[in-house]
Amino acid sequence: MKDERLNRSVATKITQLIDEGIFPSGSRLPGERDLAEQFGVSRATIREAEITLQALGRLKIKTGSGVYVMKASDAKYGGIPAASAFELTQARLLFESEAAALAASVIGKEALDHLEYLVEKMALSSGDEADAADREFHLTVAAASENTVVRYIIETLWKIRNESGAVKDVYDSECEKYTAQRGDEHAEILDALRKHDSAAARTAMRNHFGRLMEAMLEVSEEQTYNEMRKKSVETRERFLKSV
Amino acid sequence: MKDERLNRSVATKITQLIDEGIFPSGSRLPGERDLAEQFGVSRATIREAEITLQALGRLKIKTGSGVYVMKASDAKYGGIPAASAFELTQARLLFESEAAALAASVIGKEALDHLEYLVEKMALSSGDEADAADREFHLTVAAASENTVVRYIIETLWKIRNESGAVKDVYDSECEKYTAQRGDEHAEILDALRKHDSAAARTAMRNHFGRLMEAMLEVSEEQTYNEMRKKSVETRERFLKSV
DNA sequence: ATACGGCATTGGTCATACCAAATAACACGA
DNA sequence: TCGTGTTATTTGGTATGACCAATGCCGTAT
Repeated sequence: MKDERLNRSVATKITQLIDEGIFPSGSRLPGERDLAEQFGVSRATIREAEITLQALGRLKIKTGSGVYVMKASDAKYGGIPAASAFELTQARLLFESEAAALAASVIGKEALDHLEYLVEKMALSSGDEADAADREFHLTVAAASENTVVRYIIETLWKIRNESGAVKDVYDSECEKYTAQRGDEHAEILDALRKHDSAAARTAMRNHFGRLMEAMLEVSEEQTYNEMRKKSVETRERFLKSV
Repeated sequence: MKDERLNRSVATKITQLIDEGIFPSGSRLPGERDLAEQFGVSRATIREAEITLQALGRLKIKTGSGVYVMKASDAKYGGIPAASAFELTQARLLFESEAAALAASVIGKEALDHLEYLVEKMALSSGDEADAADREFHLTVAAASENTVVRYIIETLWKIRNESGAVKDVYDSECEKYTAQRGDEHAEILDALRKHDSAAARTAMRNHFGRLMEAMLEVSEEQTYNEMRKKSVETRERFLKSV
């Protein structure tokens, strides 16, 4: 540990204690005053260390209550916003459609061939492999726009998907079901790009995400239904218990 | 900004100053003692805010020297790519137009009032002040979309502008000349949003950036005059084809 | 012109005090 | 007995003020 600054070394020490299980995930660690005494440093230093770890997503500081070890599942990515699957899909619908429209006017043979290969690959594979091909398909379209910023933004959108555990789960469950349909939609997009038809490419991409959103809404309704059902069962049990 | 903890709100304020270009990338910001006085808080609070931003990769603290704004290229996830002013403007044209269209359907009175205030402010002020109002106008529209991801993307686009010296220069020189026109364009956008007319909002925003791109291309042509003129025309065709 | 050394600046740490939020403890009334 | 509202304690949040250590500037001496 060659951390010169004390607050740094304290931060790494606390990190070690967490990793070693001394401070279990979700548990509350000693108060700042206690820790200061144990580590033999001032309370200010302890605070700075804890604040660092909070910014890194390892700790959660609750005013008046204490500081807790962040559960791994809740880990948040620095700078990436907490987004729902709906929000992300809506944003992708808007932005990727425009990216596709832009790409249609300038896309070259090389990119088109690669997209064709990816569409085939998606049809023949499944699971993670198909997912990777899907991702590459969209990124290839974005790259074909020949606009660095556009490509960067689309990449960022994908990053948001992967960094958000909740969003990823929803997407995964959706993709499983509609594999065939997804293939058709990608083929449609590819066709429009081949014809250098911007309007058609935009429409095809919008349809692609539009259908995904509808599917998600259905699931949402299903979940709502299940929750209501569960709640009614609970109510019923409570009622029976009191009788 | 409803960060209840002071150190948090200070951190976000500093972040804003960085994003707005007041603390340029790579520059050194005032000493902790000065900042404490400026913000009207204690030095400890300033330290905690700076430590947070350091952990997030936005600042670099050097003992005995000062604290510096982290260059974007050193940022965590793949740095902002070298983008030209053309690319950025084109991306903004595509994406901000869609954001405006989305916002039109759900924008509320509060946001509309704020936008009106900003349009007036832009008309009455100039230079940095007008620039800040311009930025806030676009970010307010994005926020009005009520989609976290959309807002985040628009913010990212603005960040790219500030972190790319070349792009910033081009924009500044353009904005100087077309102050009046810019006001009209913003007013048009605001009108469309008031009527909750998505299509009109999209069109108004596209015109806004479309005119900006043409202005930039004109300057580009002037500058490169003879030989580069041909290339300029090609670029122009390529960028405007999709519009 | 260069190398050395002192000095001002700036971050790093400590100690103490007080405030506000969250929580635990307790006394009270239905 | 069971809430329930009040009080006391714990815990984080902020403010001061002091001193240390690294850095960088600048004037001096070689």
